[in-house]
Amino acid sequence: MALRHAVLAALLNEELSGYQLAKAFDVGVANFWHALPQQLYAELAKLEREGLVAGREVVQDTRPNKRLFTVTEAGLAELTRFAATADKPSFIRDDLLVKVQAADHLDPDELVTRLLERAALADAKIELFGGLLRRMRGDRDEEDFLRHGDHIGPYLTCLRGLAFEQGNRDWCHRTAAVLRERRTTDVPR
Amino acid sequence: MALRHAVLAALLNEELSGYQLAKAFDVGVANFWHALPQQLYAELAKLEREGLVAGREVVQDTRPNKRLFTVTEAGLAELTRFAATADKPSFIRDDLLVKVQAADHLDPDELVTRLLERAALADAKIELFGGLLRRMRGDRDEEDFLRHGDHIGPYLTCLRGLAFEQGNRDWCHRTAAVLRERRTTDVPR
DNA sequence: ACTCCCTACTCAAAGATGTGATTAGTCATG
DNA sequence: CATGACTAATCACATCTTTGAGTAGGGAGT
Repeated sequence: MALRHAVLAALLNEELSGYQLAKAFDVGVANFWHALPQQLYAELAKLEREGLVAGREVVQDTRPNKRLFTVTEAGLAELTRFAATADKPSFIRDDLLVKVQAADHLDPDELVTRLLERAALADAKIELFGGLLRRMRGDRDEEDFLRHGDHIGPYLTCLRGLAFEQGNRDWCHRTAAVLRERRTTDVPR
Repeated sequence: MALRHAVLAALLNEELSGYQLAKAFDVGVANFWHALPQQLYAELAKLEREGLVAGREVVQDTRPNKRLFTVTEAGLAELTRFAATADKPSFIRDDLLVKVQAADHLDPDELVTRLLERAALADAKIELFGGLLRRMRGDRDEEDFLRHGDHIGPYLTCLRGLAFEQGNRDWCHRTAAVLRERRTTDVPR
């Protein structure tokens, strides 16, 4: 039951449509949660029924009309209540790690391919997040922004996303290197 | 449909009962996937029906009998097939990050409490993983083990788990420090 | 003129995951 | 000798998440 809170948190600083929200939750702009459009539309409808968000129709002549959502008082109260609860530890859950876990029984070349694919993906995200951070802090440096700026929440979560992807990238390269090493120096099975 | 592969990967190097598997998947010994006992029993039953694992009854007089499972040829083949597929990118999905995303609208003290709780949890895992790694590599150093040792799969995934938890801990401390700073130096809302 | 992609949203269904409880015997601790 | 903790497994249910498709108009490119 945390998707609802993720949606509320995402809507706090900007008024968004379901579609825009879906974009944000898709690529990874939301480095703290991930969800597909269908879930978001459904969740928004539920939140609206419960009065935690309020939607307003925006008529557009050039594009289909859309509904923009904002968090209500009740929504903020719900988030506050949520913030006071203990949270369950977070786990990594990753196809790629499953494959590496079985590395001793699989084709190393195949794995190295996967690892490099993933490393490239991580690189792309690193650049993306770097850009986002720069945009958020404007011309200030990080220390200054974090001490005196507004909307530091998204900045802080983005920092975690960045570190995560750097961790991913480093580990992928390291692991690929290990597997390549063994392929060349070890006797074949 | 990756839980099945996680189970297969976990069973590759050791014969385990459902219960032992559940332990491994619980605390985080499995740093690559997480699942509850019910899921694992159900998945083991399915895998057995499909012939990807084989179970054998072990009669115990002092404890309830148990069934130990091993991966079959067909199971390994399935894993091999899986390894050749592209994997979806992994996302962080974390209650705590949701809360921090909303930091600008929540009580900083509450958040700092959560962050320190999480940091403590991360520390515990770091120690746990450190111990596991030491046990796995025995008296060799890491370079040597990774180049010539057996069962490096679990070692490599554990390294990722370790780095992940270190990232968690560092980010928690950093974020808590930022929030504390602002509380003391900034004007209240 | 045609096709493709973008905005904006919806429906249905399958599969994965989480919550909570239950059975039942053994072991250690106070 | 009672209480709680551990091994071993299972059941029912609720919710979350993913897969896949479909509607509908507008703009951009070939």
